[in-house]
Amino acid sequence: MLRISKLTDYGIVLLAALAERPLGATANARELAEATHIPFPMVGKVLKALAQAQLLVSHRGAKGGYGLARPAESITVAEIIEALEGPIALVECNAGPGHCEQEASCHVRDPWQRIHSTIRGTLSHVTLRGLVAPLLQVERTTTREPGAPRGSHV
Amino acid sequence: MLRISKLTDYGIVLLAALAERPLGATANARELAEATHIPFPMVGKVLKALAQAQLLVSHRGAKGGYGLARPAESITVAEIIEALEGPIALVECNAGPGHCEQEASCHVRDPWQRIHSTIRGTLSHVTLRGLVAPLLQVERTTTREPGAPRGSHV
DNA sequence: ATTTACAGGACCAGGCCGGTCCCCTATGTT
DNA sequence: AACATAGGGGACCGGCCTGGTCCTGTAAAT
Repeated sequence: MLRISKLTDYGIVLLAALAERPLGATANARELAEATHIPFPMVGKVLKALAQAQLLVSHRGAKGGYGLARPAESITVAEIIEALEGPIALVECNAGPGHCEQEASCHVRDPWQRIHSTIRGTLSHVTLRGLVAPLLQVERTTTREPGAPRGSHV
Repeated sequence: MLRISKLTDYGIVLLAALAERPLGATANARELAEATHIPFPMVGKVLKALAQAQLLVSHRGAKGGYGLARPAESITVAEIIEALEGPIALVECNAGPGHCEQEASCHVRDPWQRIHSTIRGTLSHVTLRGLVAPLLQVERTTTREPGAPRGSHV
């Protein structure tokens, strides 16, 4: 069904929850679990991964917690997905050469690559800020088309 | 990794193989298996599913086989994906209401819906013909986005 | 020193995915 | 009519990945 994993889903919700708070604010795993209704152990797992990917900074010890490593407007959905489930690759071969032993005989490799970059482009133009402030919309990415966000490219 | 299933991957390759043949041509599962190097039993499985989804028409009996149900230019990648793995839904709630019990409290539902329709739009504008005739390209899709999508590393 | 809270694991059940096989039915061919 | 071919519709199975929990160690604040 072309799904992102639940881990990633959680990650986005958690990051969004952090992005909603005042600039530079931090929160610990427990608070975030309560705010988002995501089971606490899962929250820990996801936040750890996001910290490893340097999207979050962590503070250990009492009064510790997590904060965004960068402003919300510079964190993209593509980055979040890649942090939590590896490179975006609709088909194996999108992840790089040598993944498919039929590269030579495959006739649809190139078109896939284009589809792949289009989608990746879409995801890398949506920022955490854009997710959190739906009122601002995504103006910058759709400036040439003030109407509904139809993907009328192509 | 935001992957489509291998079944779907196979489906696209198989449909492309058929689309390369002269208009209205048919081919049986064995021929297609040889042409695409996909294991024969898998080919059967995939073609059956595509026929059920009415993307292919099948002819039973000796000299039977499969043919495209519609011209290649009217079959889209989105349709193929949906035929083989159900509705495209990056996150559960994209598939319709009632999938997530946190709909009310979720703050990122709407933005996801927009991302979802953008991606679905992309996939539904790429046709089988477009896959098979890479020389024609889809020029108009890339006119405003020169070069690789600037995103992040990896 | 004690408590808080992250780091880094291991661990586990369940489900889906990729793949194979079998029997039935429809259609040409002889 | 009989046979061969080829699709239809399943069942079936192993393995991996996903979703989820838990435990121990370590850093920081009081």
